[in-house]
Amino acid sequence: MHSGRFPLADLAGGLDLAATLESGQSYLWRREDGDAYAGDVTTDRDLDDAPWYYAVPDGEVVRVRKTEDALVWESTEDAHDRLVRLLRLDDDLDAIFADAPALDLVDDARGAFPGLRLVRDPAFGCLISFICSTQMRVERIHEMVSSLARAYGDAVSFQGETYHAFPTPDQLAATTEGDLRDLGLGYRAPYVQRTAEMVAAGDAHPEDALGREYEAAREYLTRFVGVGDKVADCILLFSLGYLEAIPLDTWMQTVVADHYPDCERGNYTETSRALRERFGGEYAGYVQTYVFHHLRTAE
DNA sequence: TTAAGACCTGAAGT
DNA sequence: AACTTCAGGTCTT
Repeated sequence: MHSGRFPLADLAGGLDLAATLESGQSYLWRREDGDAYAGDVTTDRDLDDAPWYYAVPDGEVVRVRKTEDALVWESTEDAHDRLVRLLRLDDDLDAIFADAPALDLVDDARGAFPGLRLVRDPAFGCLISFICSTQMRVERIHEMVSSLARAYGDAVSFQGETYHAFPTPDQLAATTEGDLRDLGLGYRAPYVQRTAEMVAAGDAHPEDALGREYEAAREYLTRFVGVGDKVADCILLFSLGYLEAIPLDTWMQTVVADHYPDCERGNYTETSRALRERFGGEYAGYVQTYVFHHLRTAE
């Protein structure tokens, strides 16, 4: 067993682990206690005793938990570098928001969730989980992703417990639409199966979007079945590190209508460009994530 | 190129 | 207790 810790003092801008992992940007991580993802967005402030979260990236089990003064981890291997990557621990939140535009909504959101970080999920799992996310509540998306892992992912033991990795492209490609419908995916079943088939066959891979200019990368991702502009933006932001990407969902459309009506351009691409500019360009996706969670928790 | 309709499912709201 | 609506949209026509 490997273990280690990241002193919180070393993480510029702090870390709200619960908000980061339970806010609906990542479906890689699970909370170990029974109340996991009851529906409300949690933050570290809501938790009397910090729970463990676990994930199984690349078949390695990783558990993380916050203590008074550190993020501690245990894993089947040395997970230090992996965690920096997955949880974007090297992002300097203070610097990012020092460059953010001076907007009331942004200031309020930062004040409400200091320490909220973006994640960098493995690309294939991110692709599939956001295909599953359409017209779904966050907690149900977690259930679907867990079901997929239990049904088709490799089992890995760690400290006497059995964990399941997210299925590989081959494992998902080998399923049928009927199998996935039985698992509760509904109309998303054929999207997931066919997209997995595309990746397994080597026809396309979400990481092939890397290196392209932002809008070209988004366009590339829409070749996957079940991936439109919004889901593509989620993959770019939550997996591929395009921090300027703003997933324009129903919540953000409400933000545009209520706060920045001049950004409404009648179509996704143009409205997205206008809002991206309003949110400061380079880190617009980071800003969006704060605003999104602030509004979602404001009831 | 733009615009309605359909689409699985279950929790939450009348 | 039934019935309608809605949920981080996408695909089809």
